[in-house]
Amino acid sequence: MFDVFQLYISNKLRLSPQQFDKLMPFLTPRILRKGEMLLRAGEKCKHTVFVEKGCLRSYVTDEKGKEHIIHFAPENWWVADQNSIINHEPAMFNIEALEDSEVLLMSGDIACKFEEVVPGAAQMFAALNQKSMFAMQKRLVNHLSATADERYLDFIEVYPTLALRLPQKMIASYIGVAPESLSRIRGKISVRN
Amino acid sequence: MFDVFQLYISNKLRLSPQQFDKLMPFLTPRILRKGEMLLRAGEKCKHTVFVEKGCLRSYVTDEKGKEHIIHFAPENWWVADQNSIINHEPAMFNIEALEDSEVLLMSGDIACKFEEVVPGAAQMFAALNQKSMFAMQKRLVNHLSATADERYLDFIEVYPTLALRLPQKMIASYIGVAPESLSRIRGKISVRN
DNA sequence: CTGATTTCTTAACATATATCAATCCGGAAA
DNA sequence: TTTCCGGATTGATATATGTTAAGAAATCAG
Repeated sequence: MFDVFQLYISNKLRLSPQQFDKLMPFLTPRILRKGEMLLRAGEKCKHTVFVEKGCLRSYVTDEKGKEHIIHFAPENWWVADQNSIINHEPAMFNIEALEDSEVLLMSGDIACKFEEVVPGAAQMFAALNQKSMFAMQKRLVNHLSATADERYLDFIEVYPTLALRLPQKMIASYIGVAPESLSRIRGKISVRN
Repeated sequence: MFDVFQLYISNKLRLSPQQFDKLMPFLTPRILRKGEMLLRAGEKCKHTVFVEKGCLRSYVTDEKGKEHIIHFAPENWWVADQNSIINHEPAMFNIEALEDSEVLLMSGDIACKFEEVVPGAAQMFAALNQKSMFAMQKRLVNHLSATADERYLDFIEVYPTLALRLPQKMIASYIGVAPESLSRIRGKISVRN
């Protein structure tokens, strides 16, 4: 059940199986059906989620009722509304399973909890945040500077596997265009080849 | 010379003047003239910068030659290309003084350095990153969901003082519209009042 | 103060993308 | 199989914003 996570975290932190066992108490496995919601905006986010199998998305719904995808979280990704967890504020995001999925739930400030059991864990989480920040910056720049075509090509270059397994409308929502526009973009591109 | 920073950091970390003195060796003051560059994309970013006076911006230049502002850094803000510092990669950003400014430069991984002298410092930097991440997420959502008008109104609401002191073209670059468009938007808004 | 840059405004026009609407397609359920 | 339904495509049209260009206003240097 924890195979994927054990492999992931043991690599990152160079843990022995014995050390990994000490983390087990923090982990609650959960199975999600496609379409199931793990968090709704406005609720308090209680868990940091690690995805072992399947794929989730976090997204917001704006005042006009449109959904905008913040992250996709396939295998080996983390997803949560960190601000909600840390500052005990209502969540800004929704989190939903896009496929039947298997996840691990961890409560509270896991960077601290892990650190107590495995020194160096806090630093790993800091590095993760750092990477995530960098990715976010690049995404913002991408939005500020690239056309819809370019954003789509970028997406399939950066996430080739996701591009195949996700519905197009999800990708459209991620790159910030209407599904109809993405369809046209794809048409244009395939003609060129 | 270090007044502003001392006030800032002593509050955040609850430092005595004696403890603050231990941080002094890490600080290099520097005066910047308006227009002066502190970092160019492609170089290695060597310093984390704290702004005591004035205002800087970090920005990227895209392939089409357009500039896109990532952050404004007025008094009491930090600015750097963190990815470049931590991973020793070439910087993605440029950093430039928008006004005559006074800054403090700090080399290397200051979260670690500070932590050695003042326990709890690393956590403060982690919290800063966290906040910065949250702000970035909101900005991305803003871009995905709001029109140019709304983004401008948002900006003057969130940064009322910056809105007054910065040239409009800088604000236009930050919210991601052409300067001409921002001018029109402002016209439209002022007619309404 | 004066001339020279730079920034801001305004207008006409171009373009990318959204919106609305009508199929079309493919897989899930009966 | 047949039915049904969400997703994808395609076309016609609307709209926001960019682009280009010119002049007005403000700022800066000598």
